[in-house]
Amino acid sequence: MASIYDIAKMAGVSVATVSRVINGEKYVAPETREKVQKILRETGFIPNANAKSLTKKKTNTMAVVVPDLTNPFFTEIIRGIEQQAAQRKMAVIIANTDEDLEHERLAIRSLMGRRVDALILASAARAGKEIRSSLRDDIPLVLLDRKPNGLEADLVRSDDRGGAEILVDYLFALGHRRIGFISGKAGISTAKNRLEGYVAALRGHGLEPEQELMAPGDFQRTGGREGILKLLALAQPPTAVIAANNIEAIGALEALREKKLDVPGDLSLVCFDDLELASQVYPFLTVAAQPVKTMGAVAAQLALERLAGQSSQRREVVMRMTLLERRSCRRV
Amino acid sequence: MASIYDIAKMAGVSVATVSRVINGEKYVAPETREKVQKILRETGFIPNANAKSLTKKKTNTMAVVVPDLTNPFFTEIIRGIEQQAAQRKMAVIIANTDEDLEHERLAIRSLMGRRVDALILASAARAGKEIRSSLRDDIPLVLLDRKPNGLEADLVRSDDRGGAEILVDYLFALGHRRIGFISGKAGISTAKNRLEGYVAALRGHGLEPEQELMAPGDFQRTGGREGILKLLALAQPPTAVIAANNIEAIGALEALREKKLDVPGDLSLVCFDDLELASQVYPFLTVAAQPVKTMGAVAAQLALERLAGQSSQRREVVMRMTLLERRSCRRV
DNA sequence: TTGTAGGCGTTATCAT
DNA sequence: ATGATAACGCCTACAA
Repeated sequence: MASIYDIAKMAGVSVATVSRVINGEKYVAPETREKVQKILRETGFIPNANAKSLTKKKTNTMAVVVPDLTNPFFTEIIRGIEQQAAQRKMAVIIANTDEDLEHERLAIRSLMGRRVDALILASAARAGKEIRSSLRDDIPLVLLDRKPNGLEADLVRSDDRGGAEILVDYLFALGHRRIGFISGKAGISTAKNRLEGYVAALRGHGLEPEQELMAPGDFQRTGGREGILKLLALAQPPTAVIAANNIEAIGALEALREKKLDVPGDLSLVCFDDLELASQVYPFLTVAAQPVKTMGAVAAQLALERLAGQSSQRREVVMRMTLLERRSCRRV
Repeated sequence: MASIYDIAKMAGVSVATVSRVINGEKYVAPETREKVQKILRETGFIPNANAKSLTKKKTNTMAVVVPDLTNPFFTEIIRGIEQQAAQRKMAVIIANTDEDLEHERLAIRSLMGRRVDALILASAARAGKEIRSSLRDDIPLVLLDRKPNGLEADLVRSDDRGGAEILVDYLFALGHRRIGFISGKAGISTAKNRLEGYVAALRGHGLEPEQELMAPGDFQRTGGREGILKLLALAQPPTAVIAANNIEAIGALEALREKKLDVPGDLSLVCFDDLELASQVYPFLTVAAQPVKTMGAVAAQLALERLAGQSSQRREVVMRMTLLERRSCRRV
């Protein structure tokens, strides 16, 4: 509750001087500086950053909004962002939306109200218009992993189609011909691209994609569970399944275990995105992994560059996926 | 960059009226309200929350500081906090310190500067004095999981000694008599309590605790790796090992795998804290788990109650741990 | 019902 | 080198 006025009074100087001392500016006599710093220390004074941002018109803060904070894919990305930000002495503030559009709107509004300097967003929205009114267009926006339709901004993502191909190719090579796909959240770019990649890859191998082999999903556990059950219920179920992300794969595994079905014994299973910790405990799930930490770092850099006023046009950086072969598939 | 002044001008009213409309106050004529709201919508105006906090002297924000955002233990806790906060329309802002004291100081300072209304802290500090100067003592502080020495504040933690007993009892019942322990970060209360519980439990079974069976750790992967190696190098290595948290257990598993040692074949391994996702992929590690989501919710409630001015004295809520028996141990 | 003006805690511009 | 003082964007008496 103390302000620099209180400090000024105690030190017998003006607020301007206190401000100068706090910000380490020159043009303040050594003795004065000493005197003020002493009081600053004694009182444990912490300047009000909100007031400061009012006059400075910047907050030295960069915000990250992710749809699922329990997904290691996103937490690793965040670490990449934090490292970059720390180098520029910027604070990072993180918000979680639980893959819920309304949550996301609230979070973004809140952050915009706080006047963060930049926003890195992995959106739960399908279209830009769903969130545009919550956004301010005068600060750098970097889209992460997903591109809502019609929202033009810098974008850092992975080559989802390529990743799908990698997975299909792998399964095909193992002899699988009926390959199921549990899709991601409907309307999300990442989900669409992965599905398209899957379809294209099948065709590339002379296989005709079948509608019944593509189950809907939501990038969450429930989707994985329901998806796998749907596929299993088919008259002619697949011998291998691709889940559109790691969390869905976990949901699928749960359901399979409940049905006493073995992976890869009864069914081969792969997915997009690695599970950092889990794969250390038990290197089991074969996945198409993205360079997560790097993605975060790149996203942060794009944001910072725009902040610095460099760069003009929209940029899109696409990362390559890598197949991490483990033990969740078998040859048929 | 627009302010309520701009809106006021466009609407042909005063700033006071605009403010009233924005905050949904009564005493503004329906037509005026309409008129202003129209402009608000058209311009996509988002009020500056920092300016607002200046006069309101509150930010409707609650901060959470955790040492490891990649640890599901903390992310689950965060979800518990978020749910409570959302109910009271409070925003949650999350900061990660990577178990580093200096990071933590910076994070806390930054949050205090932002004048968050309350702070929930899982600290990397051993003693309160290491961070006290970064703290403001006029806002509610709730300690989570760990209690820095000499820092008096509300506390939500688990019964670490009890948890250690559960694990030792379990291993003892399986016939283990040489039980190793990889400790947590030195000086952290949680680490101390778990170690003490281990020692006490051993004694309870008539076993004399041996110094060489207790390896130092850091709650991180490295600690787990080095700890397990140290224990394995003993003239008479343990037949079972307890890791002070989940992440250390993962580090230990990595090292074991590199040495081609099998769990539980060559060694039994258990730890504190569950690995939510991993345990779904492969229910392998036997653990003493805490009711994470609840812990978060309780922490948030304590903070909110204090904010509401209720409650006076310091409170400490201790949660019970539960043994989740899986397949990482064998009978000897 | 609406408007005016002062204050919230900083920084920045001028003086001195 | 230091100090007054006017912003910054909002809220809140108080007046009208």
